[in-house]
Amino acid sequence: MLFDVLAEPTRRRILDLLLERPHPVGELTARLGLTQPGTSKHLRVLREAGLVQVRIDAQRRWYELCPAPLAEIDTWLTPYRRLWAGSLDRLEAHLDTMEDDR
Amino acid sequence: MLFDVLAEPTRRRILDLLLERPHPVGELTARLGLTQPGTSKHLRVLREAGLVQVRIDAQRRWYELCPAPLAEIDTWLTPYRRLWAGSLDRLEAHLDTMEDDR
DNA sequence: CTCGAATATACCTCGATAGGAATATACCGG
DNA sequence: CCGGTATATTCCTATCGAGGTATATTCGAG
Repeated sequence: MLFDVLAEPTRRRILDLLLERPHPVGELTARLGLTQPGTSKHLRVLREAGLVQVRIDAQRRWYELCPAPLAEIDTWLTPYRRLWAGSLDRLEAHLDTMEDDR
Repeated sequence: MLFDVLAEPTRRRILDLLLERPHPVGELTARLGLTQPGTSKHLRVLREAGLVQVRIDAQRRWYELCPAPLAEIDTWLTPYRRLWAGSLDRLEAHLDTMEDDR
């Protein structure tokens, strides 16, 4: 389940790094302070969840973000969103941000 | 971390049940098909995460939803939301729903 | 074809946690 | 005060997953 994938702090850090730009495994390993196999294993989980995609370039693997599955989380939040205080304001702020981007 | 709390399927089911209306522990136990201690344990985790609140009525404990902490998830999603395909439409659909409620 | 670089996989260990059974606690009715 | 009901806590066990080390794989350079 997607929530399990995101429950891991290191994996969220990886997503955050990929938010910036695609990274090869070595760079992720360095920035995370993990061992290389550790990084690869998290990347595998993220890949299987459809949250990242690989672009092969010789021996280098460029990992890039695939945010689409996160929509599932957003959907799950929907019935709760209308309940929490100030939700309307926050949601409108979101939409305003998006409108600006057009 | 909040994601860990939500990673547990049973806990998400509890939240779903509480979305409907507050429940005493016994009812939750019955509807979940768990043992009573099992239910109590999950409720404790949810309580410590601030996701539920208890209203004591004699020996009965009515658990009710506190959706506020879920805003944290929503905040985390924000930078990703603008990336996934169709996000604008979905977000607008959300907002339309909310507008209808006013 | 060989060497080295970049990444993936296999295997092991350890800590966290869900689940159950037994027990403790709190509170009402009588 | 006593018995029973509703819930919480404790203890135990089995499972899962993160992290590490060692090893396999793949590919380019020369």
